[in-house]
Amino acid sequence: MATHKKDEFSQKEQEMAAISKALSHPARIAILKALAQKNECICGQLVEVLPLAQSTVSQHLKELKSVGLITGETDGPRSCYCINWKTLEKFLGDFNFLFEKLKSVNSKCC
Amino acid sequence: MATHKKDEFSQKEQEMAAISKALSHPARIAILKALAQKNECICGQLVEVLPLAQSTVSQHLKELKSVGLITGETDGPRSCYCINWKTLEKFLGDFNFLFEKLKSVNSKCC
DNA sequence: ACACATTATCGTATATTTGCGATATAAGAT
DNA sequence: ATCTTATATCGCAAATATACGATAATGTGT
Repeated sequence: MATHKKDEFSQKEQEMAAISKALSHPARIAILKALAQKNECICGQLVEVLPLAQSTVSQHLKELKSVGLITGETDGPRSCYCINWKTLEKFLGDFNFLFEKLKSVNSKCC
Repeated sequence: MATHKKDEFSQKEQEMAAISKALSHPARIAILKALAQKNECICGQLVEVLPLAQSTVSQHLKELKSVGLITGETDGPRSCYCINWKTLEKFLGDFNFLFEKLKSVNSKCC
């Protein structure tokens, strides 16, 4: 039975997993890449870059937004999405912290 | 129709997504954390730390291993898992590279 | 007010993930 | 050889994710 046990893990573990999950699809990586390269809000045009239907892209954007990896506003027929640098930095920082100890002594292992 | 379109993305995008996916479950984060803290091979004992059945833990280990985040050997009733620092470093490096540009000019955005 | 263009949401089919118990496997101990 | 112990694999049920078309929502222009 797949009663998910995610709640039995620590807050931080869940958080890191949630952000990783948002990053776990090539389309979402591609979206972030596009946003990073443009280095400014993308107002549309995302659908044309991706090999996916508009509704699917919208879903992916929603997921990225829900974990705070991007910010986005829609103003009628216009949209403005851009990377939330703060979340990304925190995420990378969490990983670096997690493996800090390992980094310094990474020879003890097999 | 959920015919997955992952193949239509670049190699790098798929690779980053695959590793993110491996990290997208709190149990797997917890496993990496345990391995990092011990800073050496863990020969068993992982099941006792996690709120999951043995078979489930084994599956999670398999997933981490399949993307190269950990290395593992089983020798009869004994196992030896440890973090593959190389993969982890590459992963974090890929992200840093992806957002390098953004990092330097992250004020242009909303 | 009306049509237009762009984005979001809903409904739904299919695929994948999660979790466990049961069973298999494999080395060490008696 | 048999028993014990630790790990892996199989089979299945339930939950999630993926993708799309259809439709709704929301400003803009006429």
